Amino acid sequence: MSNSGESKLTKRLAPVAKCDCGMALASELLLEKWTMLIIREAFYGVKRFDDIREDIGIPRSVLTARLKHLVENQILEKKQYQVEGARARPGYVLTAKGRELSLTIFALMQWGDKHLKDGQPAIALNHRDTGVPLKVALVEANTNDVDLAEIDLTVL
Amino acid sequence: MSNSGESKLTKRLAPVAKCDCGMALASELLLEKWTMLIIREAFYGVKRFDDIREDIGIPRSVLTARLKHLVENQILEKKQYQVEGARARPGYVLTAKGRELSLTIFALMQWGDKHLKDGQPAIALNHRDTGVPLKVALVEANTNDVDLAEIDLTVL
DNA sequence: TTTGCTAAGTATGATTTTCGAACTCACACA
DNA sequence: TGTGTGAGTTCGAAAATCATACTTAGCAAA
Repeated sequence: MSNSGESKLTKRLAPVAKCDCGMALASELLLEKWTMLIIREAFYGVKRFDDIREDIGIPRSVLTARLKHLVENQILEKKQYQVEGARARPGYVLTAKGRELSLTIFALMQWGDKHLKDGQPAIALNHRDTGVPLKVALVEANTNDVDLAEIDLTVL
Repeated sequence: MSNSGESKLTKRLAPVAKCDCGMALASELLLEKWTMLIIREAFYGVKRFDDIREDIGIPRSVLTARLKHLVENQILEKKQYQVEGARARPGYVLTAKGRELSLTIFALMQWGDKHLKDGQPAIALNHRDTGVPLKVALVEANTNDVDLAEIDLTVL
């Protein structure tokens, strides 16, 4: 991923500009302020309204609106959950559609860690069984990739 | 990437929540309305103010603000450019830092195409030389990935 | 040297969103 | 009956967005 200035890419692409490659739609749905952070929370397994709110510092009313929007669009699912000995509470968990945003999220983390901090990642992604470190990358389509369920996340 | 409901992941992660993995920073910088679409335009090689504006439909004053912000943060670089027989104009092009957002962008496209449209991608990514189709994926860190300069984008 | 054209911005006032603080409501437990 | 907790709702002030109109700079033909 090192390509200085004018690549063949840049030259050939101008006509592509207006084509809607699904990204404009995704952008409308996902790239409002707070939304990606909410989804990241869901990734981390944070389910509860007040926990999400405290973790990311979003105002209540905005969180309410965002959650509603994400549920309507099947990124999150609202389901009651029960912690031992506490009463049932509404919780928000990722749907399959939502879980597939992991790539986008990890790509964003990877970039942010590299360019917006010291360069050191704050979270390590490893294969759960083998321990091999993982990364998001552009590869040939038939390369076999790691399933979300096989990831081990560690805070550094 | 198929993992239904409660994975080990979800259970182990709760404590990670507040840790700042660079994504919060990235989110602040990149996930304002319009910003990713502007970067996508830059990817496509669209350099000019009015072209960007028309392609994505952003108001002038907002585009001015976003470009300024992106230049200040070294995602874009403002440089004059000259088309044969026309006069020099300011143009906006990606820096190396900006170019590395390609993964995030492609991941977003991939997701959007799959879930927000018919499922058909609107743009194909292929290796420039071999023609092999490409994808964004989570892989072992030592897997060798495809350089941006070796990509061939085709509108379908 | 004036007039006209093109493209990159600025300015501005109306509209929409966000923000934060206070309030409500349902439920459990004592 | 009262107290606490957690998930929202309400609401007015502040900030951001939007559309439209205006300005500015460079060049070229008249």
